[in-house]
Amino acid sequence: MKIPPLQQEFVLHFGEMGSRWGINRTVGQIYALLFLSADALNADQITEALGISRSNASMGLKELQAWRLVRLKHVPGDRKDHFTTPDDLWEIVRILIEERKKREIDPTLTKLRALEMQGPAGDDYSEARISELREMIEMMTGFYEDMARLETEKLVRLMTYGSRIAGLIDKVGGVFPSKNR
Amino acid sequence: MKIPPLQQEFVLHFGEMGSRWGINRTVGQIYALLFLSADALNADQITEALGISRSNASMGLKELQAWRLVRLKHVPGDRKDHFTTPDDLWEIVRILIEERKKREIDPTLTKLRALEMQGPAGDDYSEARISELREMIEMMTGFYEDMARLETEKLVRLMTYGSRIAGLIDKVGGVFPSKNR
DNA sequence: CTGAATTTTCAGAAATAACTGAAATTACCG
DNA sequence: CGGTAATTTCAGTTATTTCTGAAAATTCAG
Repeated sequence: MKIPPLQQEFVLHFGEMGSRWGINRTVGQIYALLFLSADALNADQITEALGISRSNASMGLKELQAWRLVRLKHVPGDRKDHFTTPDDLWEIVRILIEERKKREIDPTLTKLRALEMQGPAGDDYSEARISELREMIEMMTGFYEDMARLETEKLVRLMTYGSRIAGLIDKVGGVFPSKNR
Repeated sequence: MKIPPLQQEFVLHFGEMGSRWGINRTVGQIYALLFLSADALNADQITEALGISRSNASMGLKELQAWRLVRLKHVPGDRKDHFTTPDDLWEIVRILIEERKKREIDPTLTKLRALEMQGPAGDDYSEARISELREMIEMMTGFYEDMARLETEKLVRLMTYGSRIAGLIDKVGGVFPSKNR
């Protein structure tokens, strides 16, 4: 499969960015290819389009499935596995954030809590910083979860409403009006 | 310098997480050490605390400075350079987001725009996906920028207010009331 | 069941990234 | 300035990650 210039360039870009995003080049390329593809592709098509080995494609697809960014789709009358990305971009973003949270944030949150449990350890400054960091992470992840709970339509409204939200908050609320969760 | 168990564990955790966060172990450890340290440390102290070479410390510090996560601080009467992290956690978060945006998002946004400029390229689906992706990224970065503009106190209020914001928006707004920016 | 098609696994090779010590450069005290 | 302390650079080494081809395992049509 020879892929057209537009896709080609997009795929190469995702490959290059891969290392910054914490995935490898191949994984980035596979994702990009599937992202732009209207219909599901099988592993051989991917292999050919990207010029990689079959086994590399297999491993990359496995990783993308572990990230829930790519899904298996069965094409009637074809014995091969076919792969796609979700159509809905919002869903993709949600998955991305959740998975990154799971891998990049949750372990640290757990560790911070454990360190706090260990009780006084002589150094007040360190302890205070650890607590402060944990609180910050909890606040931010809590906010994300609240936002993620909204329907897409409302979320869009809210995001495009931008900084004016602050004015809104001013009108309505005292300080920390929601500490009861 | 022998560092106490609490710090030790924190530092090792940041080292391990480093690879997931897109920095290397040493850089993660240096940052963690400075983050927990009430006063600025010089390169030799870091070298000794982490058991790394002087040159490695130098490179790590350089990278952290490039990220603006660590700053030089001159200690009167000491000729050595000393390093700290900002005290204000909110500032740290802002810097982190900005730098990640700069490295992980902006180049892609630029590329997507360039691809769109190249004009019709035969594949409607790909073009649509690229536009959609660009719009999504613009919306999310725009929202972040709006939030970042708020004073910390308001931001905290807003974040703890959580999903109730949605109700607020309902009362106030029509659809996309802010398309005029 | 059987066997061909397909996918996965994995040991070793290739590529990349991280780290070190020595040398070069820079900063600054007297 | 001269000289020493401090930092940075960089070539070579070590460690880690990625990729491949071959073999093993799985799937499924007949």
